[in-house]
Amino acid sequence: MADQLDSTFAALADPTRRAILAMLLEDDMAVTDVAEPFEMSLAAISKHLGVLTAAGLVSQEKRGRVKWCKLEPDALRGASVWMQGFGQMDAIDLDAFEAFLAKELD
Amino acid sequence: MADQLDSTFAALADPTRRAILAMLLEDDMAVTDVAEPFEMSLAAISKHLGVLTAAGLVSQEKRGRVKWCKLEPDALRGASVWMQGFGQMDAIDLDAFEAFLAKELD
DNA sequence: GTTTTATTTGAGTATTTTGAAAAATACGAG
DNA sequence: CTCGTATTTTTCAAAATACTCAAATAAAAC
Repeated sequence: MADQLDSTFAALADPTRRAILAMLLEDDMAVTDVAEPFEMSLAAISKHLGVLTAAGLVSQEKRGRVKWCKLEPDALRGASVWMQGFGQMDAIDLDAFEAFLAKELD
Repeated sequence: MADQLDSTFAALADPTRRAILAMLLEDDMAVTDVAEPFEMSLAAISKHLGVLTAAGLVSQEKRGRVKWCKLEPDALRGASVWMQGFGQMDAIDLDAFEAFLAKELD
């Protein structure tokens, strides 16, 4: 659980990766096409996609020699909910939220 | 803006720092009291608080020789709005939040 | 088969982050 | 002023990150 939030937030903490997610919002894309607008090498983008995939934010499916990358927006839900809890503390069950946060540490 | 999101997400990508935020949800606290429940050294916690403060998630006010740490939940707004671009979350979705808590607590 | 296209992997390097430990600073109390 | 408490800073080492380039793999195309 802690790992899930760790890897999600860490994946989002990089502008290249956020830009990739924004691109994938439009459409599924091949790795080469994802890399095209960036200055960076293809290998570097491939690694960024690996980080996003490890966090569950992107899934990759190989068809032929092309690997298609697909946004998995549901993976943002845990992190988004975690954050929104802070903005809404007066409106929710504080004890349950803190129990959750405490448990997350183990 | 990119910098702001970078530092916010990076700050959240650490379970110790998320636990600190959760503690500050209860009340403002002195650095020493923040550090108390952790195994880590006080200096390490002071640095974590520095990361959170640099990201704007916490503010620190020195009164006498004690520095009080205060949660700044509004600082999460930028990141929260960014996530909303992905459509996985309504602006306010307490039902999802509670469902998430229920699911993660068992 | 050989070549081309798509993508990953590994080696090497530079930078950043994390934490401990000890020294330094800041300030109230006696 | 001196002492003890609160907190930060510095120094140092280990681990993680983010690249590049070159080599390796995989599968289509010729």
